[in-house]
Amino acid sequence: MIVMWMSELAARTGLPVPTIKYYLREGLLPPGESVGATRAHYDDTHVRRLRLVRALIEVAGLRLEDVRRVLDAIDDEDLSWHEAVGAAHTRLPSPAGGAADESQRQRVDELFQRRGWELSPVSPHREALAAALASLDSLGHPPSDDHLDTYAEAAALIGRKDVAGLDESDRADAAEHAEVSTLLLEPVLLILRRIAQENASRELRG
Amino acid sequence: MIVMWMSELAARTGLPVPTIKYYLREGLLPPGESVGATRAHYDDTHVRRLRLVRALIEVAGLRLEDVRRVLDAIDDEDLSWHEAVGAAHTRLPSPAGGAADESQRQRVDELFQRRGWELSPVSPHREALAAALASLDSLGHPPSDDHLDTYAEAAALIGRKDVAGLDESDRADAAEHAEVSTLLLEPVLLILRRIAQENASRELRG
DNA sequence: CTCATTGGATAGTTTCACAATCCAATATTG
DNA sequence: CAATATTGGATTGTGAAACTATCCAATGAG
Repeated sequence: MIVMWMSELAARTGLPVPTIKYYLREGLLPPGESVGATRAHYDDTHVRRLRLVRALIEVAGLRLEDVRRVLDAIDDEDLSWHEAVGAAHTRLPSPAGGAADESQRQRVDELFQRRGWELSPVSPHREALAAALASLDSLGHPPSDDHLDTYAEAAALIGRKDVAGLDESDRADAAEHAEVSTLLLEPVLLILRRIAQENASRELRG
Repeated sequence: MIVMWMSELAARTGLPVPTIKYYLREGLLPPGESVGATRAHYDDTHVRRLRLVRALIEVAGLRLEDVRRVLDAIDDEDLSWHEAVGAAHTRLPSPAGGAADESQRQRVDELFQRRGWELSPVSPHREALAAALASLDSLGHPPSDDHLDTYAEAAALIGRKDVAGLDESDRADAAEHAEVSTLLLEPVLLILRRIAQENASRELRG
């Protein structure tokens, strides 16, 4: 096991020492092993953790508070991996602003019925989806049922593959893998969609 | 055409007057028609524009600077709708931090070759995708080719449908529709993916 | 013994997105 | 017509988020 001072931890991760101190204060990085009053040992688990924090911030676009929630879920031995994944989704359409009305919620429920998906009546996803649809609607660009079904079909394709890629061998590893895949593949999916749009457009026209 | 003072504009959109003034200053809302030195008329185009701004902020999660870019693209008569859509994607994996190496770029190129997709060697998407893959890799959770192909397949499904839903009749309307759909359906897709994961997980296990 | 370094604490900075005040020019009301 | 209220524009203030810089006492190396 490689041990190091904070300065080497900074060198290895490319982060400034004050930033690492800040993450320690915010509970994003567990404290090193104290050696006397003014020294502490850090090891490669700290290097890994810092890389994970930066990826969640830079790639997945999480705020520090959400990063902490994700890390807590990974570290919580009492959560199964699929419970842990839920911890990530605290953002997405905020409940503020264009609250959905009953007709949007009904539209969401119908979509799920067509796919045979279960969704608790109190799920935050239900409200978030309805809110997004309400926005589209109020701007005069409501998606058709057909359009939504295509999105759900694509999501089903992806969701199955995501879940199939997980194994339950080591709970801690599996939880981290699940979180990392769920969050860091989000931008990948969005970029691919963008490129697919461009290619479909090129195909259809010039 | 309904005309109104700023206070009524505020009442209709639910936004505080100081916020509307701020958006005027930032160029997110075109100035009203000046009537004397201390009065100006606003109309329903201003109401629409404000609703659009709020949706881009709250639902799509854009920052004000990105909102301005999107609005400029919608308003620029010289851009075709599919050129306009490109303006939106200024965020996603930032170029900072874990820069991709050549092997990640090659992986992206191979993925595209398998799908028969074209991608300019200097496209920002190429670099952004490679950076996201580099992150996954450095954390020890690289997605398999199979996994990536599934994502690309799902993206193709969606991209085709997105493009098919556009018509070229009115350029201004088409550009707005394209931007709104591209950006506001992003959270919809991510939420559906999350729900699909949950359902796939339930199906596979208990 | 001297002195640079370390970890911890505290305070300062920057950016973003507003929100509050102030003011002079009008409308409106009595 | 005078008193009051409202408006648009400019300037300044605020609060959160994510760092960044300074200070300091305790060390450990030379």
